[in-house]
Parts: sequence; structure tokens; C-alpha cells
Amino acid sequence: MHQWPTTEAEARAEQERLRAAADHGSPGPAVGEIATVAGVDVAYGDDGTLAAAAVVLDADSLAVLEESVHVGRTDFPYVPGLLAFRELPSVMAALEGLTRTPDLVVCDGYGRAHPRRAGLAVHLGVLTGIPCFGVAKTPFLFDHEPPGTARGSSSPLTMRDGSGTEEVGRALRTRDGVKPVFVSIGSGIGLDNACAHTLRLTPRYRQPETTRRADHLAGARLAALRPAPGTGG
DNA sequence: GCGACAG
DNA sequence: ATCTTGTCGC
Repeated sequence: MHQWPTTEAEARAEQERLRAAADHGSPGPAVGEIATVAGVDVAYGDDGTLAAAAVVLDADSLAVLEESVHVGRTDFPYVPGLLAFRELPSVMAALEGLTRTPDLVVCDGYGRAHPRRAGLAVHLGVLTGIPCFGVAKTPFLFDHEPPGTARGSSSPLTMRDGSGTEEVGRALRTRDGVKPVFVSIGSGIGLDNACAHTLRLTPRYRQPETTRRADHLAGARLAALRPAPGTGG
């Protein structure tokens, strides 16, 4: 089992190791080349309680094939830039609870679009060895021109601090007239394919079905842990 | 050194 | 992430 950092210093060292190990070059699987796709997400309770969920979908029909939940705790606080160390141990546990290995993993948050090029999706991609990318909801650290209003329109994401003009991700409109999501690669897949998969996963809502399913599952499990007052818990 | 900055 | 009602729409 993996040894997880407990201090910020250890986390940064591990983050750099993972960044260096990431595959940022291969195009990875295209739409039509995968049979299954997994979504992961974490819901938090008051104390350190959390529920991490992994949901496997049929890549074609988007039907749910399998679900896995890990209930546990976190000691690692939310530190900007180090989100991965708060979420990953339990996410990995949830993934290990699956009976099949998905062909692709989609997570909340960023991958290569990160101050040190090592967001959540980079960590997850390297640690699982499965192609992985991230879909985030807010741009904060990045600059981008608004994409066209039609679903499928996109524009490049660049670092807001002006550290280069490299496209670290892409603002992608997944629904007509709805604010875009922000796609960035983790490891083992290219940005073009990541965006194509994201569009396949958004037939109806802004967020990918993978994320929506995992988010719902994690939230439901956490709620089940905290029965409503007077219900006898 | 301090602050901002996914979730 | 989480705190939270009603409301509009399919």
C-alpha cells in the first residue's frame, strides 16, 4: 500500500516526484477506444469524516456498471495546491474496491493546470496507471477567453501569472449558453481526447456524468452516516 | 515572506 | 468542500 505524506514538505516532494513521472505526451485513448470510464469524488462531514466514491460507467451508454464507496477520515487539511493529498488516499481506496479496472478516470479539479503542473488528476493518473484527466468548475488561477456559446466551443487556458503561453488546459462549453468547465490532462491522455471524452460525458448537464454520479453517491453515503435528528440515530 | 488558489 | 428555499422547467 502507498505511503501518504503527512506534512506539507513531504507532500511537495511527493508532488514533484509524481509530476516527473506523469505521461504528458501520449494522445491516449480516443472516444470509441474505451469500454468503461470511472468518475471519482469525495464528500466531507463536519469532523474529519468523509466518503469517497468511484463509479464505473459504460463508455457508450453511460449506464452505471459498478459503484464503490470508501468511508474514512482525513487528517490532511485543505491546502491550496495540495488538494490531492487531502482526497487521494480515500479515492484510491474507493478505486481499489472496484472489481474491474476502468479504461479511463475522470476527476474533479485540475491536472496539469496547476501551479506546479501537478494537480489531482496528475496524481491519480500516475498512481493508478490509468489514463486520467480533470474537469474543474472554476478557473481562478488561469486566464482564458470566453469560448463560443455553443456546446463544443473551447478556448485555451493559460497560467494567470503569465508564466508562459503554454496551453495548460481548455475552457470547454459542454452545454449551449451555460458557463464552461475547465479540462486539463492528468496522465496518459492528451487534451484533445480529454475534451472529446468530456463532451461524450455531458449529454445533458454541464458536469460530466462520471462526476455527477460519484458526487451523488458520496453525498448519499455521507448523509446515511448522519441520520436526521429524531429518526432514531 | 505573504497571499491567493481546485475541492 | 459546506451553509440553504423556493422556483423554473422537462
